[in-house]
Amino acid sequence: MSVTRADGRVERGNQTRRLILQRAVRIASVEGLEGLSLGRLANELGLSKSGVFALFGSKVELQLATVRAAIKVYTAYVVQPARELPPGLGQVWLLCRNWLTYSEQRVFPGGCFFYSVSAEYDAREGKVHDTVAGAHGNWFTLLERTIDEARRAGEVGEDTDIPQLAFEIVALLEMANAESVLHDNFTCYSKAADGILHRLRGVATDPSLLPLTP
Amino acid sequence: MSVTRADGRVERGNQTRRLILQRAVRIASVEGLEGLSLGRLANELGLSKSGVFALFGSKVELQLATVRAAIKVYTAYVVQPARELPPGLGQVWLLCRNWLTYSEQRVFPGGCFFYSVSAEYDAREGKVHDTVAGAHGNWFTLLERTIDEARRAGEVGEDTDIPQLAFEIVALLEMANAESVLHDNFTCYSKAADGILHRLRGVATDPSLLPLTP
DNA sequence: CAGATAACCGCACGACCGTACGCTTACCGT
DNA sequence: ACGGTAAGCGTACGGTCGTGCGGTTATCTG
Repeated sequence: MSVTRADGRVERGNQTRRLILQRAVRIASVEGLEGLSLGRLANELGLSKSGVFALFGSKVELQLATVRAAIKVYTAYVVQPARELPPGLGQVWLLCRNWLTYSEQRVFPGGCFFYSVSAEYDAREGKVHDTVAGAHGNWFTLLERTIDEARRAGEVGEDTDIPQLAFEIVALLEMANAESVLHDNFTCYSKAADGILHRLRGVATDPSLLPLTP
Repeated sequence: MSVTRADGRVERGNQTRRLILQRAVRIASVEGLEGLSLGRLANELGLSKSGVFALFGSKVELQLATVRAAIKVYTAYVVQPARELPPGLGQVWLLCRNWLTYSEQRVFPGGCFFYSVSAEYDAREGKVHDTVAGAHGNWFTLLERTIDEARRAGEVGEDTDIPQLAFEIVALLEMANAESVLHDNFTCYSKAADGILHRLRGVATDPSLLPLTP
């Protein structure tokens, strides 16, 4: 019965796991979670296949850990920076801008990680589907809550249909990602930004709270 | 040097190819074009793996044929019925309604075939990517042309930004598909229809051309 | 110090993958 | 009627997959 101290062994394991997951999220954003393979990961990182396997216990656990790792990256790039703003339309808009930048800058080489793996697992069953669907739902909920806080701050009309607005915003965000990755065409990001700004101005109590151009 | 007549052998081959592709598009809409395998297809249809292979020549050719088969289905369900209407906002709206129905009725069990395989191949290179991207581009172009014809018919404002409008419509369509498949929740179809109708009313010279409710 | 524990490796397994080749069978054009 | 051709099967190949097991090494616990 002792405090779990910094363990050289365990810590080394965690570091290797991080190294593997760093590569795994990049692979999965391009080739999907099914495109991951223990052998490939081991080869590319100079490890043994059995070593990689042992660190995660099974292929499914590796996939789940990969999704969790991607959530952390997503949170750090998109969600966290927006927390530093007070509730309001500015916060909503920053969330959207962060998302577009996160996609456009290819934080993951295949564009948004969750766009890729959601489409891959949407019609399947099992823990991977559930985890991916949960992450997607959490993002949606966060956006709705942020809009609702802007409403309570008086910057969004009281009669606004928030689920509808969130639906349309996410649609534009994901469409920009999809188009840009599929056709290597980055003009869609300003299309999405234009569309979102237009929608936000439509519900703003004071449209001057929003920038004139994306 | 003769007219290619109805050939019993060739015709039998075509029929088997159709049988295989019918199954292939269903599998691919759920598990992706990489989820297709010659052995699985052969097993499920009571054929031999080498027979299936011979009918297509290679895995990639099977995948390309699968995409072409899906295009035919898509055209028959979404595009063709709208051709029977004259150019105008009604035609644009019917195209959208057909798309939503095609997704909602699960013409393909995994929802829209092209949503699945576009996300799967968007960040890859090769003939499959090019074919998928081409199909997606054709759909986009068709929608833009249909809107432009409505504009020339005087039903859409002259100053309408058609690429922007098409972008937003497709975003809403695909978002409805994505949400409904991922979360088994069909309320998103009316969200998409609402959003599209709202956009169309915004550009219509005579909003009464459009229905009040989806 | 002794013993447990975890990282990591090498090796082997059964299954499935795409592809190749040769075979039989049935239909085709001439 | 005959030679060519395509459908479709059986078998085999080399490769990769996820997983299991035993062993070595380094670290932590008591």
